[in-house]
Amino acid sequence: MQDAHLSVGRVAKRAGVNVSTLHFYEAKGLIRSWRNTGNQRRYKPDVLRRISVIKAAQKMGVSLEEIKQAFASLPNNRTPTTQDWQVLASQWQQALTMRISYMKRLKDSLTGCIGCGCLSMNSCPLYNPEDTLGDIGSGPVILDKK
Amino acid sequence: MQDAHLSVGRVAKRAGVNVSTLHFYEAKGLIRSWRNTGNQRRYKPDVLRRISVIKAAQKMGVSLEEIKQAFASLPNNRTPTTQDWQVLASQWQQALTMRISYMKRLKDSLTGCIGCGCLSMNSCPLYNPEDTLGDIGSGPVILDKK
DNA sequence: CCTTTACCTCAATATAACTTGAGGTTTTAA
DNA sequence: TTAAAACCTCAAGTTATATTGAGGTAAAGG
Repeated sequence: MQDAHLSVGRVAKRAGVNVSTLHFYEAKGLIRSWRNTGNQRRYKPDVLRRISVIKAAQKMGVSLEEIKQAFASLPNNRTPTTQDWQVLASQWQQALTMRISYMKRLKDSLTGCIGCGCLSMNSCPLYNPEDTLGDIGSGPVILDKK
Repeated sequence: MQDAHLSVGRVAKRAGVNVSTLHFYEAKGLIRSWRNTGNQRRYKPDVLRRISVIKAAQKMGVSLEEIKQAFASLPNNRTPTTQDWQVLASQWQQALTMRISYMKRLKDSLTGCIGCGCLSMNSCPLYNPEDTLGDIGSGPVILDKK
C-alpha cells in the first residue's frame, strides 16, 4: 500500500505546497513524519488534511502559531476524526464572524469618515487605537483575546 | 501660528505613532516634510490626515505600497480636499466589500467543509489556490487584480 | 548659560512565513 | 549498474513593517 506512507514530494504535490514548506511546517511542529531507513520523511495520509486546514486557517487570518495551538487540542495518539476537526472549525468560525463584523464597521465608517473632519484622529472609528481587531492584514492577527 | 508647522514629536504624539514610524513613512514616500534651519523636520497639519488614512487603510488590509499608489492620485501642489479623500475612500470601500464577501464565503464553507472529506484538497472552497483574495492575513494583500 | 529634551542619520535587529542554495545521500528507473 | 531524480541538513536570503541603538546636533526652559 503506497497509500499508507507518502514521501515528501508526493505530499507537496498533492497539497500544492513546496517541499521546503513541509520541512518548515515540520520544524514549527505543525505536521509530523517518521523516517525510513534512508532518513527520508514518510507521512500518513492525514497530513494532507492538516495542510488543508493550515491553508484554510491562514486565509482566515490565523497565524501559524495560533494554528499550532489549535492543533494541540487534536489527539496525537490517533488520527483525528471528523468531530475533532469540527471543534477547530467552530472556534475559527466564531473568530471569522467577529472579523467580518469588524470589516463591516470599517466599511460603514469609511465613506462618512474619511471625508469629514473626524479623521483628523482620535474620535474617528476608522482610526481607533483601542480597536484590538485592527491588526488585519499586517503581521500576526489576534483572534483570541488572551 | 504654531499650527502651521508641526515638529516630528508633535505629529507623533497627535497621531499616536512613533517618531521612527514617521521617519519610516517619509523614507517610503508616504508623507512629506521640510526642514528648518537646524535640519529638523516640519510638517503641515494635513500630515495628520494622511497618517489617519494610512492607519485606516492598513486595518482594511491595504499594504503601504498600495497606499502609496493611492496617494499618488492626490494633488501634490495643494492640500488635498475632502473630495480628494473621498476618491480614495470609495476605491477602498469597493475592495472592502469584496473582502467581506470573501470572508463570508470562507465562513460558510467552514463548517460544512472542514468536517467532510472534501477538505482532503482540490475541490474544497476552503482550499482553493485559484482564489486570489486568499492572501488575507499574511503578507501583502492584493486588492487590485493587476 | 547650561542642562535636559528633542532631533538627526544610519545601521542593525525583530517577526512571520517562507524560499533558495550549497554540499552531500538515497531511490528509482532505464 | 549507473545516471537522474528525489531527498537530506543547515545556513542564509526575502519581504513587509517597523523598532532600537549609537553617536552626535539643535532647541527650549530655568
